[in-house]
Amino acid sequence: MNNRKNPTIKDIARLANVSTTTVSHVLNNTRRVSDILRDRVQAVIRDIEYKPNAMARALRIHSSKTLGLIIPDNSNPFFGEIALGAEDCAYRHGYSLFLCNSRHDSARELTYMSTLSTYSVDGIIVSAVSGDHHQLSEFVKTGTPIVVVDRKLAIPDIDFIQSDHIQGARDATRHLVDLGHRRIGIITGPTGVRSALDRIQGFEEVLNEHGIHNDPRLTILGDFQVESGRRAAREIMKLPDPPTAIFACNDMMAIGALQTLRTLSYRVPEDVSLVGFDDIFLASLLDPPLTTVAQSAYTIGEMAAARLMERMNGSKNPMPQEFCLPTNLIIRKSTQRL
Amino acid sequence: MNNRKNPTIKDIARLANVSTTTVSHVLNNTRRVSDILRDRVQAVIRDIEYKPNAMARALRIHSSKTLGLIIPDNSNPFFGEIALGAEDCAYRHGYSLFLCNSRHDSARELTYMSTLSTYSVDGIIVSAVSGDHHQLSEFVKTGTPIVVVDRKLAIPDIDFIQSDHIQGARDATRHLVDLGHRRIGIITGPTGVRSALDRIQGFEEVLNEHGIHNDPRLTILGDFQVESGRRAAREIMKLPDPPTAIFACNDMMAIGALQTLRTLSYRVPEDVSLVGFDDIFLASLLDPPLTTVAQSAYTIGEMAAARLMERMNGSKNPMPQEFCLPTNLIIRKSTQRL
DNA sequence: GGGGGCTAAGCAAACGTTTGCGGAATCGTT
DNA sequence: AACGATTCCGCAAACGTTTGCTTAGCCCCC
Repeated sequence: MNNRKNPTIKDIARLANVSTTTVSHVLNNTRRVSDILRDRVQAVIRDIEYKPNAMARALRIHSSKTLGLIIPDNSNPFFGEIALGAEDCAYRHGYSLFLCNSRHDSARELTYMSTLSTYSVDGIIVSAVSGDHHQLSEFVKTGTPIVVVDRKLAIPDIDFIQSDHIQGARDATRHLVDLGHRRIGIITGPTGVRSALDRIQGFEEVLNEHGIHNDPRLTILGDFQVESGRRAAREIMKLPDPPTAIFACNDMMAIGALQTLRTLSYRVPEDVSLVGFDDIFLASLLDPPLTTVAQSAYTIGEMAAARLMERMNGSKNPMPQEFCLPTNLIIRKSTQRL
Repeated sequence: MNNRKNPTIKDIARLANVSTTTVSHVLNNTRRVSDILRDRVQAVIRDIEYKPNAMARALRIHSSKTLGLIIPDNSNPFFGEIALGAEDCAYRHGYSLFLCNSRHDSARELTYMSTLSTYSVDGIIVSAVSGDHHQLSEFVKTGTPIVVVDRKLAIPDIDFIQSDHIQGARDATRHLVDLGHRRIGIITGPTGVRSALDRIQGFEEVLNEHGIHNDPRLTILGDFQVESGRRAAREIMKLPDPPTAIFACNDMMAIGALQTLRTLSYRVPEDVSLVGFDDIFLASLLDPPLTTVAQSAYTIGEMAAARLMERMNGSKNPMPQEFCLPTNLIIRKSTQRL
């Protein structure tokens, strides 16, 4: 194994017969250097295939050109998209991204926060599972920019980005109402998750606005998993007067509901209309293709990273904000006029 | 903003009234230090919430405790799983992971290789899009361990991990044969992709072994996308004597095929059996649930990271190897006896 | 009592950059 | 001719660790 060490700035200096100072300055062009020397230096750099040492640089200037991304699980399509968006944006700005999956384990999450601070990342994007804000507060104290996505934390003065769940749920519900449905069931997400609650709220708002009675027997508690969708649909269709439409608070549960509806020989959308939330990849591939409200996880990730750039580069340090990204109702074939 | 700087090893030394040497040694316990001093030091460390500076450490010891992962796109479930597996393993070993999406862009891929070397990562996992091996060769010359996954490269002496595509395709095909099918269509992946070719090979092997005529009109070229599955199915069922079973070389195309089969009012599996490849998440959610051969992308990622650990920690530097992970035929409802 | 062996701990250099400070040369102005 | 202004560049000190080398003290044994 040819274990030669990488050439350093000193090697360049020696070969080009200049000082390391000059080399550094032509590398970052941070001050004028005569054409003569600049050319000499650049020639050498090309010759020996010089690669700067990011560690040394980071050590010196207290900035590593890296970002940390803490999410529960990148194999979840939603978070995968966020990761993709964040990474794209980071790449465009010359930053690299640490991928940290907390696996819904708050201990692991904390470990990662600590690790990231160890690597002195320049910014952090986090969708936190834990309610422990101590570590995060530490970060904001050290001045490291943070933006939290999707899962709001009770930390004051921190950037937050999420989809407009309320509006999305409103759109979905209004769509059903516009189609003439009056008896509409809802399969909710887990209580305690903010976004889940928001979706319920949007749903109820529209019902109220149209003076539609919100029959409590028509709201079934789910947990965002397929199985709960199956169970909920079974439960809800067992009612003496079952709904003519169902709003599943995410696509996973919509899929589950779709499956039991079919086994119960209800046709979708002829007998009951079904609308989901998220527009996950397979929504369009179902039979029938699912009407759903799309949220752009990619954009969330991208905006989060962009926001970090803003806070880092911009000398101005703007007030922390909350961003609410618009959702997009996508009408496919799982809903129809009553 | 309380922009206090992080405490350093020197601060600890001062407060505990010892040398930085001692502090360093109790931190890494790399040599004996008396209980007295050790306690003093540890007390101070706890007190001031010391976080070591990974950059400085990396600079000094030429090892950053980081890994690089270069994949085309982490939002592709297959690569997402690889990322998850790799990250899990890295985490267990105290390593952090740089997520690098090449987005199928070989220039971006090269940029990332360069960047990673800049960060002096201790190892690299790569599923390369480009055929340019120069950069990678550079790495192996510097002694940085590399393992390539899924997409084999023409670099000698390099670790390589993939699923046993041939065996998987054999299993799928044999399953169909065992069910009595003799006229079996295949929707292939893109030519030029090794794994796609392997799957075709496995398919043909089994056909030959059973003396089944391999009618060239029954193999349709696809590109691993849903749409090509639709098109291929349309094409193949248009034949005067259409197949009784179809092997789609991945699940995406199987889904497409399923859709057109349905619109052409062929029932699956009564009229035609269908088997896919990959066992992506939604395979089990389709109607009917798809028989498919599962490959464990998670395991690939995990093994890759584990292999890196092995090469890094183990003083022994074993010969580069090729690993072939077993696949797993998952029989669901999309296939039945002829 | 002198010296060998052992333990515990510190000094200071090194890792590869960036950058404040200052020096030398050149130029322009009076 | 003198002198300030300007341009170009180098010296060396940081940044926060790790670690080879050294030293101080102590015990033990001949």
